[in-house]
Amino acid sequence: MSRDKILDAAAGVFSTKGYHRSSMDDIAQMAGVAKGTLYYHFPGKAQLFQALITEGLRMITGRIREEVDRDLPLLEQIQTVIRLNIQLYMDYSELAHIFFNELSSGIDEEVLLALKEERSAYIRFIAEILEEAGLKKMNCELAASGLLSMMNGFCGYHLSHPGEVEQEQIVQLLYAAVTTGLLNPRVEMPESN
Amino acid sequence: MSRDKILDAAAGVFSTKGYHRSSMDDIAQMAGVAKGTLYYHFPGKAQLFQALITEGLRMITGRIREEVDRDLPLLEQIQTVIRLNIQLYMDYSELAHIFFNELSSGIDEEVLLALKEERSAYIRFIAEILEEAGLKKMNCELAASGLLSMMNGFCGYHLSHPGEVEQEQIVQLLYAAVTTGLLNPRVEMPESN
Amino acid sequence: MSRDKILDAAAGVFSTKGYHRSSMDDIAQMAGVAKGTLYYHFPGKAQLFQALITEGLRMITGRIREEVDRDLPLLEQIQTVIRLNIQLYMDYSELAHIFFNELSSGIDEEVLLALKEERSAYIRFIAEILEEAGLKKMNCELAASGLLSMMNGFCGYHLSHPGEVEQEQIVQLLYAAVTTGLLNPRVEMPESN
Amino acid sequence: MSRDKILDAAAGVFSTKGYHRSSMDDIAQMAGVAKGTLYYHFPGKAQLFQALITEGLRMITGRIREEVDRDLPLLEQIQTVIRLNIQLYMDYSELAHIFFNELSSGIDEEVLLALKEERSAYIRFIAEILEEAGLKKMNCELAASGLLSMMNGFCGYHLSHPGEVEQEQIVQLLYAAVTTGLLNPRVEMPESN
DNA sequence: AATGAATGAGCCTTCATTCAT
DNA sequence: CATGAATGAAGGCTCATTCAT
Repeated sequence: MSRDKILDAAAGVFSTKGYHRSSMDDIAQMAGVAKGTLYYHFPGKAQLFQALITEGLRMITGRIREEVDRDLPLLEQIQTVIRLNIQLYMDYSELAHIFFNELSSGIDEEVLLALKEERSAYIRFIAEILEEAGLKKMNCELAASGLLSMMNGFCGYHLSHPGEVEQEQIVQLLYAAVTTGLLNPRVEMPESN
Repeated sequence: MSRDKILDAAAGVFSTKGYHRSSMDDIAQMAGVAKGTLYYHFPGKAQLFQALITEGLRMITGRIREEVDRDLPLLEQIQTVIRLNIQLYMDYSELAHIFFNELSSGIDEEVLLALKEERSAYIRFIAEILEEAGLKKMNCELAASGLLSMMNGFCGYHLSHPGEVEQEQIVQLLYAAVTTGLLNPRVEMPESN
Repeated sequence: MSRDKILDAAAGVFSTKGYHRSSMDDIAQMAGVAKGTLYYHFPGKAQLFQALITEGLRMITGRIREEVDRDLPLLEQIQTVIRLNIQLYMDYSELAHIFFNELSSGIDEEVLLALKEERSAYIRFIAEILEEAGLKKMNCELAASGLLSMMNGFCGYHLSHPGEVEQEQIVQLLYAAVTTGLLNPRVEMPESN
Repeated sequence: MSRDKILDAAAGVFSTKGYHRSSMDDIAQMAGVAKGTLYYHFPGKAQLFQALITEGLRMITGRIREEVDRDLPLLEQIQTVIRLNIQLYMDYSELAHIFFNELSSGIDEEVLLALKEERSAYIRFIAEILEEAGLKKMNCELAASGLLSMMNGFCGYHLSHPGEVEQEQIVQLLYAAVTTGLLNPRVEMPESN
């Protein structure tokens, strides 16, 4: 009960202020619990953040897996993964931003490593899908890493230039980066669902 | 005199510890000056960081501009830009990491905006080159943004998986993302210099 | 049932960590009961500690009384008391250390007074034995207080310099302090049992 | 300037409340400086305490050494050391109490070790004087350790039973413990200065 | 131009204790 | 009898910044 309230509050606060600007006071207040309660449920700030990411990621990978398991044609599958990733990024944009960009400075070293491993696992997860989809001959993890970063860049641009591009454009451009090159995005896309 | 010592020290400290973990004490000590001296030359930590980035960026854009102005064929120009960017990223990897990823959390709001604008300017700078190179019909800034992010991702992967991929592979893969799609990196590349 | 488990656990935890470093969580966990249970049996941390000391002391004074009641010659009686005290100190050294040294800092004032009274009672108990043994003309409580402190010092030294002195040496030195002076420990001792 | 104000304040606060009950806030307020100032001059609470003890001890050993160097007859020298020790204990009784009794629980491990070493050094210092005074055949450190502990006990008793014994009595009793045994304190003392 | 002592708001964390069940 | 989730006061510490010199 409290635990969930705290995680919800933490999501909001971390999203709004970023990891460092967020204080345990903020989160406790937002959650409507005493500060001590945070420490009853989580060993510390870093671990609270970690729990948030881990549990969020579990949900996200679950949803992506679902789509992928529907056994679509390869290219379509890739496109689906891209579209879903972008959708989820937009839904949790601030948290996603932290997850992709801010895993570095002042976070507890141990937790930081775990979180980076989590990110690596996510990259491998995407890499596997790419692999199944036909990128046999290359370093799929490297490709996935680049792909997710590019998504991160696109979405960041999208968010900081509101109204300039549509989400669907981003999907297509990302798809183009995989299939035809950014220079040649004119190919017909597989039907979007 | 002092100012340069400080900037050098700041580069080292920020590179090693990231923005937040770096303290003004650290920098002053590393520079061999008193802490007050930092505030004589810079209004605050954020502005010191900003100066570091700004002056570094001026140097970097200068070097890229030089290459570009040699009037190479378009595709070759793109490849040159990519190769140069990656080279510079690797040379100043920690600072580059901060510049691309960490511009968010606890930095002074005003400076943060300026820094983001600086990043935007850099993106526009790359976008212009892409534009000259033939991407007439699309949102070149968006593309440049994605391209730089992907570079950031590749380089990050490269740095955290030492020995697994070579720098040149990254150049080619990035080039492929622009020209043929990550799925089809087998095309002959223009001669590398 | 629970109460005993708690006291046992408390003895272990307090012994190992000292009063302040020991937390109620530690004790509850070690005892295998919930934290609330501690407060069911004892009003608070201080009182739990007090119970531990009080009950331990009852046992100890009992054992000493037994020996003393065997009606030995006076000097022999003193020696017996010394030997027994040292033996008990060594058996419960950490608790003894707390009892003799640490009764001060952050313990609940009321309990602290009770505990100090308990210590005074113990000193009086020893003083009485000294008195029966012949120290008619002097302040026996003062002497007992010094004697126990010296024992505390010897035992502390013994424990922190393992292998350097034997327990029996301590007994003899303490006996000398009472009978002949530390400078002249060469007198024949009464037979040890 | 500030440093001295802090040390003075710390002496007062630690003396009154003991190590654990004393907070850095207390000390800062008492010293009339901001809390941060404490941390400018000392790395932390433990080290502030350590500085206090160390510098106090230096003064004390200096004063004792002075007396001892006056080359008195052996027994008189011992008595002088005893009298001086007791005088100093009384002058700084709370600090002395902490130094002799409370070096254990929640103090920073590293500092604790240093402080214990400091105490050991003081014991050795006293031991050397005993040695020069004729205790050739025995473990002088052990004896010194016991002697100081007994002094601690006497003084503690003296302080908690005001008016019951005079300071000079304590000196004589302690002297007796060294020379004739507690049981026989009736010997004529060397002239007190 | 440079210094460095002093500041103080802000932060994370600990832990004895309470209380509804 | 026993539980364990929740509390909140208290404490140690960090660090960017200021200012008199």
